[in-house]
Amino acid sequence: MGTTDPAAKRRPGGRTARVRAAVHQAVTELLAEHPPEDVTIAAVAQRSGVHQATVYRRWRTMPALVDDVVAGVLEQGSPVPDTGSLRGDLTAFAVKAAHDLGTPMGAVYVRAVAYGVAAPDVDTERPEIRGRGRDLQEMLDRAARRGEPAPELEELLEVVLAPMYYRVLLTTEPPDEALALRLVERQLALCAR
Amino acid sequence: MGTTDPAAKRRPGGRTARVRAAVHQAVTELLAEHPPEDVTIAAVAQRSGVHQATVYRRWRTMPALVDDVVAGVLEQGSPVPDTGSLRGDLTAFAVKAAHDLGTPMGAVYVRAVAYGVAAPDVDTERPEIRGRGRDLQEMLDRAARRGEPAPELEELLEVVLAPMYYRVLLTTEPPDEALALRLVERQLALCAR
DNA sequence: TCCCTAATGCAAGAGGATTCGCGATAGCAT
DNA sequence: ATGCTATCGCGAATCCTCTTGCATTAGGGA
Repeated sequence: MGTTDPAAKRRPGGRTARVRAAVHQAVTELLAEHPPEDVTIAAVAQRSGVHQATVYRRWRTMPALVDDVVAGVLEQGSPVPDTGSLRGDLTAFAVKAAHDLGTPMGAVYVRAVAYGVAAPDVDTERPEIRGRGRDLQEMLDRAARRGEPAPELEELLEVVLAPMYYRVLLTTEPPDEALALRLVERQLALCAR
Repeated sequence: MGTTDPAAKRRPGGRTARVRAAVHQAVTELLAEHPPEDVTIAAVAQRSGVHQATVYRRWRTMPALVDDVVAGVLEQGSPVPDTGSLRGDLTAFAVKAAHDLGTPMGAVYVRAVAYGVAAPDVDTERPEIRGRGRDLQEMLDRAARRGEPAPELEELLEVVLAPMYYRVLLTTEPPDEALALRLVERQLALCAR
């Protein structure tokens, strides 16, 4: 047999991939143009040219679809910076994150994910996000190998990332570079103690 | 004329108040028993004994209804802790906040607020956050008057509150007392530098 | 107490959302 | 090249959410 897994008779290539790409692009465009509650499966189907039934069959619900789109975006992954110092890495990472989240599109994604967390049929594991977590852990490990005092991953998420999400989700003020720099300094102060 | 406002020919008393109370109680009970997505207007109507059409007419949508319920809860107000020390105040506040946000009702409310930032349907005033901000500022002022090193309000929001919201909105793990205590210690370490 | 009308109950129904069956298309292994 | 079958397109059927018109009930001021 050619395949190592006889149970997996899937066809991820060719047309299936094109359908997925078309649907993803439609979701992205629609989310940029309309409030999330207006982005319905019917609208996605019409915009993408893919039949409604197909969308329902493959993704089941809108939150699950958005989750898949986010996963697709994260698959391409922005490489975690490697500047040679923890301060440099953190700064690059935080500034980019603030910029991405400050984008209307980024806000929509975060809101969509937050909405999806409440939905029962979404895969809450999200290996892509965990993968991102692994990348960050990698960054911290590099710092530790250099002998720099480095925080735990959980602390980094709480100190640097959480306030950005807080701004996006609960205020009208988007995160900016000034916030990113302030959060990084706070984090460095914490692990330098 | 007896009424000071001739345009307001409302009837907030008697039956209307009973209906509102019944619906509010039904929402609270259902949110405690079922995941939020199962708490539909139809279920609320059935549980409360109030007709569906009435619920639709008065509240229009489920988020708006939840918003009204929480507004009712917050009208009763929660007292500001005053233990005599910043650590005591922060601990009391953070533990209570973690507990409240860990509640299904609290989580749903936070989601409703996050949703309401972009939704035209819900009242975007959010007096509860402003109220809470005033309470916290009061707490910090007391600490400053005692001569204790106290953080800025913004820092407190970012360091203590943001990670709790992060957990509620973006993870499946609710905030708990352990998290609250850890965040308070972190905040105290930061303003003791 | 009496009257006006806001608020509710009731039921029919419009408009979407979701599913299902079946034939057609196109990966992909041989 | 060829056959198997996963996947898709299509349209109809079904289910459900939400709205609307009308009759009835009950606040609350005179």
